[in-house]
This record gives sequence, C-alpha cells and structure tokens, in this order.
Amino acid sequence: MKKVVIGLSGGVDSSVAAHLLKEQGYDVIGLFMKNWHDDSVTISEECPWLEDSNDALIVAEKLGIPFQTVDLSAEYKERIVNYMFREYEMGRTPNPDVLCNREIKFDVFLQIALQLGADYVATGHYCRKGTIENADGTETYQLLSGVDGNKDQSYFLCQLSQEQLSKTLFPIGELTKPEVRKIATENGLITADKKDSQGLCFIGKVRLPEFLQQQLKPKKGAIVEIPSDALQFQKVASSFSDRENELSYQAQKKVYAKTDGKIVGEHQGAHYFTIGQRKGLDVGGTKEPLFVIETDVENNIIYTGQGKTHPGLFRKTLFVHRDEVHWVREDLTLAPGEEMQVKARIRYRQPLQKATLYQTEHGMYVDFEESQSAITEGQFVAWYDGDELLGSGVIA
RNA sequence: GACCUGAUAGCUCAGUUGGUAGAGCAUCUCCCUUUUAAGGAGAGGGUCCUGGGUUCGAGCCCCAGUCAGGUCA
Repeated sequence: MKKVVIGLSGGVDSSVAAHLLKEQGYDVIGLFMKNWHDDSVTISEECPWLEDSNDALIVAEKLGIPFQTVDLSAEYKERIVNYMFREYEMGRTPNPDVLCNREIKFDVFLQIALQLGADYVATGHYCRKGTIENADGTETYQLLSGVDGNKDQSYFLCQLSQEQLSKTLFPIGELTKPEVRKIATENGLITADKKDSQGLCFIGKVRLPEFLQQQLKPKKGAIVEIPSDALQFQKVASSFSDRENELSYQAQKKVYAKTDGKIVGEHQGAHYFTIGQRKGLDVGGTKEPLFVIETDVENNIIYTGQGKTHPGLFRKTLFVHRDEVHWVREDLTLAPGEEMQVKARIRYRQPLQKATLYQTEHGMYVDFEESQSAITEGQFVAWYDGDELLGSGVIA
C-alpha cells in the first residue's frame, strides 16, 4: 500500500483531499504545518492557526488517520518572510505564496514526509498532475490547471520542479469547489462549511503597510502625477536591427523624473506601494482615480497616472533573467534563439493571454499580443499550453 | 492704491428664476480573492469664509470685512 502524507490545513479542500486518498486505498497520514504564530500583524481572529489545527485534528480523527503537527515557522520566516522584506525593500512586489509552495510545502514539508516513509505528499490544491510515459521508460510530469476554472491554483505552483511533482498528488484537482463542499458534507467533515482561507497562506489577512513597517521604516516622499501625454508616451517608433533589440526596447520600463509631472501628495514610503495600486494613495481632487505607474525607492518617489487606461500602466513585453526562467517541463526548455507560442498570466486568476516566448542568451522575453496592465517586478509570469502550465519566471 | 473674480464635503468643483445642498476623486466597511493589486457593492462626511441686512424663507440678493488669484495705474 502506498503511503501518502497529506498537508491538512484545517480547511475543506485538504479535508476532502485526505478523505479521497483514504477512499482510494492509500495509507494516509495527516500533517498540520504551523508556520506562523505572530498574531500581532494579522487582522482579526485571536489565534487562527490554533482553531485550524484543531479542525485538522478533528478531520483526521473522523477519517481515522494518524495526525501530527510540525512547526516550520523558523523555515517559513527565513525563506518566505525575509524574502518579502527583501523584495519590498528593493521596490519589488514579491509573491510569497508561490515561494511558500516551492520552499515550504514542496520542499521542507516534502522532506519530512519522505522521512516518515511516505511515497507521496498531497495537498488540497485545485490543480492536476499528468504523467507522460517516455520512450526510455522514464516519466515526465505535467502540472495541469484545476477543472474548476474559478478556483484553479496552478499559478501558485508554477515554480515546482519535476522532482517535486514526481512525489506529489492533487486529489481534488478534478473537482469543483461546490463538489468538494458536497463531499465534505456527505462525509460529515466539520470543515464542510468553513469559509475559504484568504490572504497570505499561513499568515492570513494582513494590512501590508503595517506588516512591512516591522522592518521597513516609514519615509515621507512625493507622489507625482504624470500626465498621459508626457514625453515618455509619445511613440518613438523606430526600426530595429533585430528582433531581440526590438523586444528589449519594448520591455524597457519607462523612466520618470519629478519634473515630468506635478506633485500631488505625500506618501509614507515608496516601498509600501506596488504598480497598479489605487487605494492608499490618499490623493483626491482628480477626475479619475490615480494609479501607481512606477515606484522609485532610490529617490523615494511614487509616480501615478490618472485613470485605468493611463499609458504608464501598460507594457507589451516583459523580461525574465536567465537564471530566473523555470521550466516545469524541463524537456521543453527553449534554447537561445528559440521561441514558442503560449498563453500566459502575470497574476493569479488573470485570464490567460496570448503571448510569445523568446529565449535569448541573457534571459527570456514574454511578448504579449495585447499590452498588459501593471506588469510588476517581482511577480511571477506563468506560461501555459492549453491547461498545462509549462513554466514560469520572475518578472524583471 | 483702484478694479475684477473667487471663497460650498479631506481634494477638485457643480448648484437652475432665492425654498436649509450635489458629483467625481479620497476615506471607511463589506463582497470577491490562499500573493501584491485590480474589480463589485454600500456608508460616513458640509455653522455653503465672517458679520450685518432684505425676505415668510438666502449658498444664491444687498452692505462691510478677511483671505486667495488676477487686471490696471
């Protein structure tokens, strides 16, 4: 009998995942990960993790599977929380949940599971795993989107490797959320009607500026509004010697100076803001809302533009540094000079966009058919072929 | 110094022939969402610059003043 360690979070999804594994005849062990216990920065709830671990325990008992709690908070702090502070400090916008999967659930946690003698780890993610039998007898694994298009979480797993996937099961990937809840109800799992978790995985909902202030000190600076007819947006349509040149040009970020616009307000620190952000600027008096089009942490200036169609918000091409290009499907890795038609997204739940990948010596360009709003450094771009996530990278 | 214009929600402004005020933005809350955002729905918020006067009744009319911007000498 194959042994599986399931990460029980205390929510419906992992509860049902555990139930299904049991039903499929696996030898199932439930493990609850405790990754955070500083409730000083979370919104509401006295002690959410305690309640969650309790629910996880009750589910495990109901299913008749062994249950343990593991404390990974040291690793979590080191690999995820510190990464967040580092990124924000540099004026980038991290994606902790993508890292959490790569570094914690499918690394530290996976190792613990293997030490317990498990053949697989399983989670309650809405995504699927496919297996391709190669001619030489080896197997190639596919990361497929969840059947429930509304809940598909493949994006958060975009940094997984073949090695990690080989030891992974996603029991609920073929189900929709309503079906999952139904199964939970039918089997008397107490998490059946529990609200979906939100916010940072394991930390919960946080007010980001407050959270960041633990490490990043407030620093007053100017908010500048760049008019939509600024010089930067005038078409400088020139011809290019080659495709790479053109892509490199299109992928360039616009550079602004304080004098390109007018000062419309004051902020408490440019590193608290991200591109595309509207709330929190505290600047009124405009006809249309102001959106952040760029943050300059060097000079501590936030550049904004009026209206969601402001040209400063849009870019057609983005770049991923060579060592930050990640292929889930290693066998499809592009060599310099090669290109590929794909569909891509630059944030969770964004509808997939037509794009072309161009690999060069220095990295990869993702050239979208349509200009994209708020392409943000530090976030992940993930590319797909149909329902298969092929790879991903950090937006430079 | 004279004259003109303006002074209405946190901000930018609208307020018809006088009947105790509105819009956008901002803010807050909720919804959506295992990142950051975005998006959706609601809510709160005004001694209408001050002091007089006319009127049954004044943000709107009259007088004086204060402040801001402008024009002319």
